[in-house]
Amino acid sequence: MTERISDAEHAIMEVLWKQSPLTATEVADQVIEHKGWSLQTVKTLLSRLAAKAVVGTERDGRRFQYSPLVERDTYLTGVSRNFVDRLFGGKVMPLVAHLAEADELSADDIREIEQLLRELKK
Amino acid sequence: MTERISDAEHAIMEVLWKQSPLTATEVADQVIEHKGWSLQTVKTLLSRLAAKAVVGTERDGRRFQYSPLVERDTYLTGVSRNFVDRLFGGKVMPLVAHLAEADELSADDIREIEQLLRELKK
DNA sequence: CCTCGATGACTACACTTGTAATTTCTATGA
DNA sequence: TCATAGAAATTACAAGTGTAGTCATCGAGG
Repeated sequence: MTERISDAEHAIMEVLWKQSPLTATEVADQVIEHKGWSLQTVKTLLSRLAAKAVVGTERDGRRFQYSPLVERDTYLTGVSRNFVDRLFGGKVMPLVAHLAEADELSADDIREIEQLLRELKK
Repeated sequence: MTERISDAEHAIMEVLWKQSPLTATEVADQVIEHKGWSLQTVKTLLSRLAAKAVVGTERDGRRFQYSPLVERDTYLTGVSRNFVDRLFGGKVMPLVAHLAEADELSADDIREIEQLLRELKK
């Protein structure tokens, strides 16, 4: 049962997964331009993540260094499975079929996926 | 911009997508066993969906007949794209790769997807 | 024709989320 | 040593969600 991470929190996590540990200000620098959030908002999100033990804090003088405690892969696996379960009865095929039919898959995408599947079978 | 449908609301929609129109009680019959909700909860969810114009209502004596106004396919396309965009940078391959690596894909799944992709290229 | 039970409408209420403002603490430089 | 700037902690607050309880109404059966 990985702790639930909201959309806004997820944006913070992406920054920390790319690089860590970081201070709140450093995280804010990375994220504010995309998101248009204030520093306070970033700090709130970091606190909430820390409260859920999804990021860890280490005191460093008068500030904190934040680091992810959950790996990106673990998180992605969880949400992906949840997504596929809820919307496609747990089967990946209908998802791929759906994306394909909705023209969300380019010819390149298809080639890439085929290549990947060939690799998997070995 | 399809209206946002929450998780609980989605469960209601699945029932209506399978069969419609249905009365609130009929929907509840289909969903209560899985979900353990009360009839009132189902009615609330139906009202909220109706308020968002995601389901339509037609008076039938002293009750309503509810029907989806949004197609399942349209909905799935929206949430799928959103999901893939947010978590996998809009690329489906990493999602498939991820599920595969996390052992969420069986050999059968892989064969099925390959078959599907072959079809698509024709 | 009147009552009762089913049904929709309205209300409730705590928790989460997005988005901060305000208050309190603390280390550091004058 | 003491003020102060920059952090953290606390508080805010509206919208959305999960999960109902309660109220009002209307139609069918006695």
